[in-house]
Amino acid sequence: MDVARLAGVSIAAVSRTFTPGSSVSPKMAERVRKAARQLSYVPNNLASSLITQRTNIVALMLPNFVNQIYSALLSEASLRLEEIDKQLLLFTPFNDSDLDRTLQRMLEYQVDAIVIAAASISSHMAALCHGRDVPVVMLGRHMPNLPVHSVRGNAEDGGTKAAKLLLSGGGKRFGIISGDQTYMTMVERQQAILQCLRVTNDIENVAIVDGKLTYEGGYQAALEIMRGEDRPDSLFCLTDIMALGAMDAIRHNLNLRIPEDVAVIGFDDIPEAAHESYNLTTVRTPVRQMIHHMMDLISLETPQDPPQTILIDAELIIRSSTRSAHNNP
Amino acid sequence: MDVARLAGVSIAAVSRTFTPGSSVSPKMAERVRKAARQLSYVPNNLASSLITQRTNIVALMLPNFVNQIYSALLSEASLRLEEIDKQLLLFTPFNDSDLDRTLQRMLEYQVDAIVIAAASISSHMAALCHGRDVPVVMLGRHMPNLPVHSVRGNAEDGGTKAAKLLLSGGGKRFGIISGDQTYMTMVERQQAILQCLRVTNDIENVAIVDGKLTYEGGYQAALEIMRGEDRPDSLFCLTDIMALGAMDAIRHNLNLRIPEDVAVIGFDDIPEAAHESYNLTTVRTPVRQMIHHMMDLISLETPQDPPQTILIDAELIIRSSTRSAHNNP
DNA sequence: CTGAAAGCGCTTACAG
DNA sequence: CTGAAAGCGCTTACAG
Repeated sequence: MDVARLAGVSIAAVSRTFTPGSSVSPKMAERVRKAARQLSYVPNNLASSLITQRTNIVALMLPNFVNQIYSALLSEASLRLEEIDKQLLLFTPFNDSDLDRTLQRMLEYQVDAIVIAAASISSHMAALCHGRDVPVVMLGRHMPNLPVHSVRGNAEDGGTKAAKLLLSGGGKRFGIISGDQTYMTMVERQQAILQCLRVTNDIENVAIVDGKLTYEGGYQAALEIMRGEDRPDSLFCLTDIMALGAMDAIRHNLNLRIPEDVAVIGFDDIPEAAHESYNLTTVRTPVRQMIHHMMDLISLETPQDPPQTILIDAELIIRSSTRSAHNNP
Repeated sequence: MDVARLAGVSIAAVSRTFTPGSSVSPKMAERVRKAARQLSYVPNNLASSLITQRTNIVALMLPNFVNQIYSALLSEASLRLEEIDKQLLLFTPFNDSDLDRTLQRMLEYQVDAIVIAAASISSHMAALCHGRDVPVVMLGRHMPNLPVHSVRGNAEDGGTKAAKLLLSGGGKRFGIISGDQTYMTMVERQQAILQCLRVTNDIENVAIVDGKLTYEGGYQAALEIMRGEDRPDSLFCLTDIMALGAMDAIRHNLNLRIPEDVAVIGFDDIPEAAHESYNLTTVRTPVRQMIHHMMDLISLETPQDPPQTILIDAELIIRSSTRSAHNNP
């Protein structure tokens, strides 16, 4: 290598100079650094990774960016990883059939760990990753019996808390704007809500409409639900982004009041939920804590340990889109 | 390599099997594939990149995620790159002093190209990248005299169009909620607005308050501006996220009407701007087109070509937060 | 502390 | 079409 020649030392010496903790005399290190500066030398990570078996790259799979909650997860992960000089390699597969191919490509890049948000993993790929000692962390989804870690908010707890709140606010007629039922989180939130409603009241039918996990979808779903007969006085939106659409439809299109005419609760606590125009009561998705646990899991010294499942308690963020117990309509 | 041994062929043969376009007999390819399947073989990108000098990785530097516009840029870039089987390696430096170190790390990963959103690059690093044939494209910022490409919306044009709109809406007293003046985009937008106001009217003082580029900052800045004497009837917000905060402050804290009491215009056209609660008139940041050009620039066959500067015309998105010419207050 | 040498897992002329 | 060999830019025992 040119630097070694210019400095008149061995190749090993320049390698040691750029490897913290190696034994080099200050004199030699100085000589090497000077030569490196002259040649604008930049170490080649690929070559070193080939030997050390570490790339300091973590692969992250995200389904999309339309829901702010994914940006939040990405942002927090990126910040925390940057602190320990690791980088995020981003993958956004178009559809579920791409999943295996995407995972395969992650492995080709020799990433140190794989983080999967809101998607699944085949047992075949899970085994492959496990066999290669690449830890896999699922965010917001549990894959029982697979050798992958899992970190998520307790959707059941969240659904229950949401239902209890609307019930205590005097809710009698309920609607749910739901999302893609292939996401376990959606199913769990909905099940918990329904179960809680059934136990407490004897409710025969709850209007459930798919909100497509978007603002626009939430808007349309709210229109449909609220125009039906037996108009709900309480509306669950399985994600905040749909709740924002629903609130806008309720207020600006249907000219109803929130929470007087209808209480609205969401899930996630995206930044917009706190905007004064919405002031949405919601069940927070614990992004900070999830990423905190993710960080621990990907840096486990013993990757072959049994997979861990971490469940984080739901936190209710009460704002003004719901009624409190003592001011029922 | 194990696969070669199991298949009873040379190492070169398995390499060829996994390199599209190589000359391998179907028979041999089949034998190799079978062995690979048995061993769950995954090609090592690092090793091949070491030779081919291509990693298919593009580095992206983002300042933060609090402004949705960066998520939009990231999302669009990720999608477009995924289509051609390239990946995004993410870097979010904490502060400007990290910039050089961050760029250095990008080069260590041997990325094929570097994309920098809303940050700067030192002439030293620009020269280094150029010397190594790594194209650099700046998003939303122009670095004259440096060997880097630049793609941005025409901030001057945007500022002018915004000013003309508020002027034609009958604006007499103006306020500006500005942002970090180290971002050229902010400076350019503001200059264009001021210049246009000065030329058209003879306006002595325009209230200018820093909105910190956040919702909360915009909220506070609006309070300050609107409570001052000679309350503006027209408010420019240099980014949409600040405009949302300003609108909430104006409506819910000050109980004023938009646009009757005060017209509000933003910049960027983030998704929230279209929400019915806001319906914010804004100058769009042409994310799609910017990324489109970025894609062209990073895949130029001749990276040593003179740097290109692409300026995209501003597009006014007129919604209901501004007054039109024929219904002045 | 330092250097020569082997080797990480591939690709690519070069012969055949 | 196929294989042997050199080499990409590093790290890491192993001697000294």
